[in-house]
Amino acid sequence: MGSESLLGAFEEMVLLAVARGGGDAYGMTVRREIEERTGRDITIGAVYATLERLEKKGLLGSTLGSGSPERRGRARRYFQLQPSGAEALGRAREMRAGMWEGVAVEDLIAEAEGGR
Amino acid sequence: MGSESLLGAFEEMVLLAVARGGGDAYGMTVRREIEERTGRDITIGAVYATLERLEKKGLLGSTLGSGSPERRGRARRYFQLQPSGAEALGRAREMRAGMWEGVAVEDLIAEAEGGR
DNA sequence: TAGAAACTTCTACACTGTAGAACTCGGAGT
DNA sequence: ACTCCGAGTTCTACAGTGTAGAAGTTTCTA
Repeated sequence: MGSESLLGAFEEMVLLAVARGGGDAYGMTVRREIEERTGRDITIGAVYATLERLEKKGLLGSTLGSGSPERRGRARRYFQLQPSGAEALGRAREMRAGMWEGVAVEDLIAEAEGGR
Repeated sequence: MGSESLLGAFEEMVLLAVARGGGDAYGMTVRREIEERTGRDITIGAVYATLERLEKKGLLGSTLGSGSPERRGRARRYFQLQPSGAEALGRAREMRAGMWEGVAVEDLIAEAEGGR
């Protein structure tokens, strides 16, 4: 009856980090991106678990890195935003915009502190 | 070791709906507010569960409606935004702003549809 | 005293968020 | 060849959030 299931807060961040990568995003860069832009530090496990869930829902796709990489270590898994993922981001943003419309944080703090 | 635990997507909406009420928000109005502003329809159980969790975390406070209400039915429970709730909202908004910075949804859709 | 109205509470389960340990793969050193 | 190291990914497990619907409380009205 309702609309599509909503995006979680962290899911949205991961999706955005992948979108920014333009097709070259993989686990480690997603983590770095989020840490730099939000100031929080997150664990790599949280990132991969979320990437996998988003892929299962069809919002992201992934491809394994080249067969003969020039770097050492395990092959990277690159993630790409799918059209449905881009739409989900747009919907999430719109809903939030509606909720925040006309609200100013400073006023909220003043209201919460004063007896109201 | 990271910062404070982040607000969930729905928690943020509930907090905002309460903030809008300016001290006169209760379960039913919170639900109505969210439904009108986002277009989704949500169940009342989801609202109360979230209100309670937010109160337990100290982001909201509540008081029971007057002892002799002029209306029939059970007494309302009014919720008020606490200072820590207002701050949590501010932080959530800032983090998201950082993630969205410079991103346009139309571009994301184009990117996701095109071969990139 | 029964029913309806206006709310809140309870129960139960699926999904999201988080942490950290374990594992894989390839190059470098010896 | 054998072992170590670095760069990544995968696994396991659990707490927290999201969702639904049924049940309960309180007061007014007939």
